[in-house]
Amino acid sequence: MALEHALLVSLSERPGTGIELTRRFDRSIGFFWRATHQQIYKVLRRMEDDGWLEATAGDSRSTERRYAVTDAGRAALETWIAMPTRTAAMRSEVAVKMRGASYGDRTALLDHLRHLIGEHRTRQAHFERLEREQFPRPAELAGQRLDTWLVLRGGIKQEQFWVEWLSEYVEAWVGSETLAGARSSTSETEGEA
Amino acid sequence: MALEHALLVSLSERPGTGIELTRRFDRSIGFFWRATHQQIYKVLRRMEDDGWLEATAGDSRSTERRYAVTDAGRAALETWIAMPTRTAAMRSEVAVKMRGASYGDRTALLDHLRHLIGEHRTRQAHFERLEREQFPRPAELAGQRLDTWLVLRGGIKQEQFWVEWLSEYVEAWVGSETLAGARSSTSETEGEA
DNA sequence: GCGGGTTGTGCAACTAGTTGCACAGTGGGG
DNA sequence: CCCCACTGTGCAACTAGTTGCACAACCCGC
Repeated sequence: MALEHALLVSLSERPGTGIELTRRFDRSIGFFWRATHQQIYKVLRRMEDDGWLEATAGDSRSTERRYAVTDAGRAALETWIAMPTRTAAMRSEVAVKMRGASYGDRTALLDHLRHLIGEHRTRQAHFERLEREQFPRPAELAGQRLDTWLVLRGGIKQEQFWVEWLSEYVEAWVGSETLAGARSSTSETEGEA
Repeated sequence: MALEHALLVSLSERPGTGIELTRRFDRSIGFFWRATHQQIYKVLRRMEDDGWLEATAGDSRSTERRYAVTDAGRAALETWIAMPTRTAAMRSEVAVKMRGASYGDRTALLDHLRHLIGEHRTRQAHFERLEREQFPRPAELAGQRLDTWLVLRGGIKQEQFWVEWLSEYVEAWVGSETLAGARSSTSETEGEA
């Protein structure tokens, strides 16, 4: 589980309250690790019990808690970063659907894929805007700032991957009005059988 | 959950036993949906109870069961394929580590990233070989064969994404002996502080 | 002061997946 | 025939994450 480590990274960058962390996970960190507030609060409590975090009173209300990383937490994060990482299993519903489109409504799927392409393009454009605004001079970056930029680059590349792949699929089935059109006609006949 | 749907797709392509499906999920389907045998057997049973699959005796032993999709299963798959798919949350431990490298052993992480790059390159080469062997003439593909090829294309692009991103990260920190070398020297100093 | 809406924190039921382990059927060798 | 190794099926404990809901503190308007 890396949520606790994602929290350690985020709190190492800047101490914060449960709700601030929730917002970070809805936004910037959420590109590479997403978490709900329920889970964040639960894991924060456990990390505090384990001695990785210390909590002080927050500012905005009596129940608010502000967390910071302890020396033990810092050590745990350091250890984890050096550990080998297993390659995560890929699981994509969209891919299952594309593979099984012959057994379903291909037209509906293609429409939906076009919609998803739009979403991925929007997200890519958003990341690219962030990149321009926050990292106008990447060649001058160093330290943790360089890391943050490079991870944002990953976000951009990931969205590009989705746009390319989904577009290739759609174009293969719809594509241009000439060659692909002939293919599309053939395949629809097969689908009916 | 899409395991049941991935199973419907796989069994629609070709009926099979639990162990055959397990092998398919270790190999070709595993690129876009991975599952353990324990999970597969559990879900197969449930799908049979729900009327989506029918089981007959297998060939290799008295306990072996061979599954095929029922009309109800076909209908369920068709419905699911036409449904909108929510964009899955991205969660990458490697990304968390890259973002938090300043708080850990960056040298160890960079070594590990180089290893991962090698793994992704190997997997990409494997997918590309499959592509050449099984789909020597992609322009002539149609129907379900075209889908299978296009999904394999996604596998190749996904590995390319990882190779590119991880390589960009490593090169930014190590890179060429000139410009990036100067940066690398600066950042190590920061890391010690 | 009161009521209503907002907000920070958190409980709990549930799901999907992981991991360790187990049983029994099968085949082959001694 | 017996024993051992392999193999197909499956149980169960556990984990991480999702979703619905809840409580209480806080603020603002009447």
